[in-house]
Amino acid sequence: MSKRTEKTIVDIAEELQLSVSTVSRALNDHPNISARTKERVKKVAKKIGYRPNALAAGLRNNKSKTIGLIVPRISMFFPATISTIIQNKLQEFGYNLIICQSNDSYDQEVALANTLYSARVDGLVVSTTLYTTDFSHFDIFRNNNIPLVFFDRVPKDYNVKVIKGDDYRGGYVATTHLVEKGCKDIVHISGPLTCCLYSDRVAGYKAALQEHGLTSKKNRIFYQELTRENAWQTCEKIFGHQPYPDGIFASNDTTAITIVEYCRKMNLRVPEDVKIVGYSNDPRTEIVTPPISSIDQYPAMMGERVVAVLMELINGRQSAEPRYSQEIIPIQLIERQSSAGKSKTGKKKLTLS
Amino acid sequence: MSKRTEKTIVDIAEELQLSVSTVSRALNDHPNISARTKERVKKVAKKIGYRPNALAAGLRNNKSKTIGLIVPRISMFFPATISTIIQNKLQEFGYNLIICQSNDSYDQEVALANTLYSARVDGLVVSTTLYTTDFSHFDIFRNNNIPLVFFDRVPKDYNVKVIKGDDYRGGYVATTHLVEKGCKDIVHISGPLTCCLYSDRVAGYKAALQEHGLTSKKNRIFYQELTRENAWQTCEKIFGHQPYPDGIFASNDTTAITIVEYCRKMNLRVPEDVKIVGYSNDPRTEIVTPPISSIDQYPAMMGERVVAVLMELINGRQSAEPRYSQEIIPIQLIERQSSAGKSKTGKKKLTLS
DNA sequence: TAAATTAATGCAAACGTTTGCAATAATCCA
DNA sequence: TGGATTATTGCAAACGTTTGCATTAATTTA
Repeated sequence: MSKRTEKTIVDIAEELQLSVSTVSRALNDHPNISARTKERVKKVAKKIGYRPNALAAGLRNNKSKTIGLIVPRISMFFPATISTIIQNKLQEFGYNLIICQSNDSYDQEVALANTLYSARVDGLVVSTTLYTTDFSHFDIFRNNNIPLVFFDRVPKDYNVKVIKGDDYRGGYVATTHLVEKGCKDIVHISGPLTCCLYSDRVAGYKAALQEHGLTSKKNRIFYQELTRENAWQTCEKIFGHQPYPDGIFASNDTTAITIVEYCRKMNLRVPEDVKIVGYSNDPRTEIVTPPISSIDQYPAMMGERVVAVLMELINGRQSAEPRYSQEIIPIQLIERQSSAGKSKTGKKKLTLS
Repeated sequence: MSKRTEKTIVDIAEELQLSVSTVSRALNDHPNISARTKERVKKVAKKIGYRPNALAAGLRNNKSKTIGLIVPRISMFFPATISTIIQNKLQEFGYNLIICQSNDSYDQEVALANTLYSARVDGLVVSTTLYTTDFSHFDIFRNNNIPLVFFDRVPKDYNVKVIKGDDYRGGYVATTHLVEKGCKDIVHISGPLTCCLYSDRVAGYKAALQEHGLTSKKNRIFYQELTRENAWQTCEKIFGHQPYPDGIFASNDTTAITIVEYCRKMNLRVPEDVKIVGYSNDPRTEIVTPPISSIDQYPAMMGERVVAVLMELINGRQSAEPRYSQEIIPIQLIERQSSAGKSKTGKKKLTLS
């Protein structure tokens, strides 16, 4: 163990024949310290290469200037984008972000919540696992009044700050769009119902069908983890026998993209034979052929709201704030070729070779 | 400020009429403590909801069980994938990861290095900015023997542990591939030369050309930040006048994808009129039409190596280790339709409507 | 059974800050 | 000029752990 000769404020104090308290205050620009002293202190600090020890300060102040973030995966478009925003926004406020991935495992999520608590984060931001239905591992945060904000995949029946997309509306808008483009038999591929965001979208889907005089049939909704592999298998089920649907609303874009690929392989024409709408407006929907219609969730806005709420909670009069509130971020349908009607781009020929 | 009644080991000690030291040792499974005592301590700890304070422990031990990571952006495929691996691997070793993005800004990188030092991370992993040529902001880490590992975008002439892709070979293989498929006039779109990984690829490109009796012309290489917008503009330059190239080697996949889109719009056939190879094997290359050949960089392997080296450094006999070493992760060309020869899939018809 | 050995526990300092309060120095006002 | 005010600085405790060393308790051995 090589001796790590960390310079401390004590060293500065000695060099200048001052007390540590004045040095501390000088470095923090405390008003009681004379300009001259501040200058001298800072100069010496720089000279000897002093670096504040955030651990010590954190221990003393009972705050770490650090925020924890738990997401299922940072490699998926939506959480990745939000994490980026959160991290950059937080940086502006002088906060560090500890990003952790639960890998959609409940046990990992619990473990992470505990470590982050031990790290004494000043706040926690969470988008839960697909299967988290018990939220008691977040109780420590709630009970100790540590700011706690959930986004996107948020708890049901757990009193906390929540920022979510308008999933009901998303399901409704996507489905209505398909109906208006002429679809009569619309399949919905959903995520597991344990996750409220999917159940909301299903509800929207059903409402839209009903409103337009179509019936929603049980065997036209599929519940699954929305992976590439599952999407492919479900396609095989769907198109394994007649009648084929003329519209598919997929609850994420990975699924929508896979469906398009499947259709291409099977010589099913998109959008002529079957129209497709995805969810999240992943940039990939734009580069695939044909480009896929999708529901944009305004991730930037969501990320900014998360940070805003968090900062309010941290700086604010906590007593005044209700510990529970729900904020809904709007969605928007982005129409692309995969759900176009005949009259428009449907006829366009796109040929290779 | 609501009184946050944190339970400490002192509380446990009092409840059991023990000293704090025994409690501490009991919780850490120190061999000197009797099994009975350990049991009692842990039971009470659980009962009163004790949570260790990592800040205090960190201060005392001079270690935070935390690793810092600085990358340009976590929303780009390659760094995102590696970050995921690193974070998951590190979790296994009981380390937290503070992920920070420099947004490709040198100033932010400097600032982040400083904050992470202040946070007393036990190690730092970095993939630098495109424009970082001065690395002195990492000196604090080097001088204090804090494990420091660079990957992918690594420093030139700065003695540290480095894990990089085989960029020279990547450039060489990509170019050779195009030549072998019959290309005679190959454009290369590169990132800025300040980043050694791009200069290596350029070198590989030139070597391949030369070896096959082709000359590399200055006006056939473009240096730019590899964004969508720049790619489009460069396409306009390239195809603004004859002669058109018959092959393009792009140093990232965003650029390659944009070229494909440009070609489609301009009715240039890929791969018949122009063949394209990208870099990184971003999953997007697979879903675009036609799918794009690319150089796979084995991000998972790179991530694992990063953590392995880091752990060696942390646990290891530092004195024995050379503080400098370079490890090269292999690359592999993934052939897809965008660079296929005539004989193969080139004739395949892909029609919509 | 007493001495010697081993096992278990306790004391107190240390880690590097911050901060309430006390103390001193500088300035002001009449 | 001296008392009052204000501007600076210092003292010492506190934050919650860990750990070397000393101490006490339990066990073994002769």
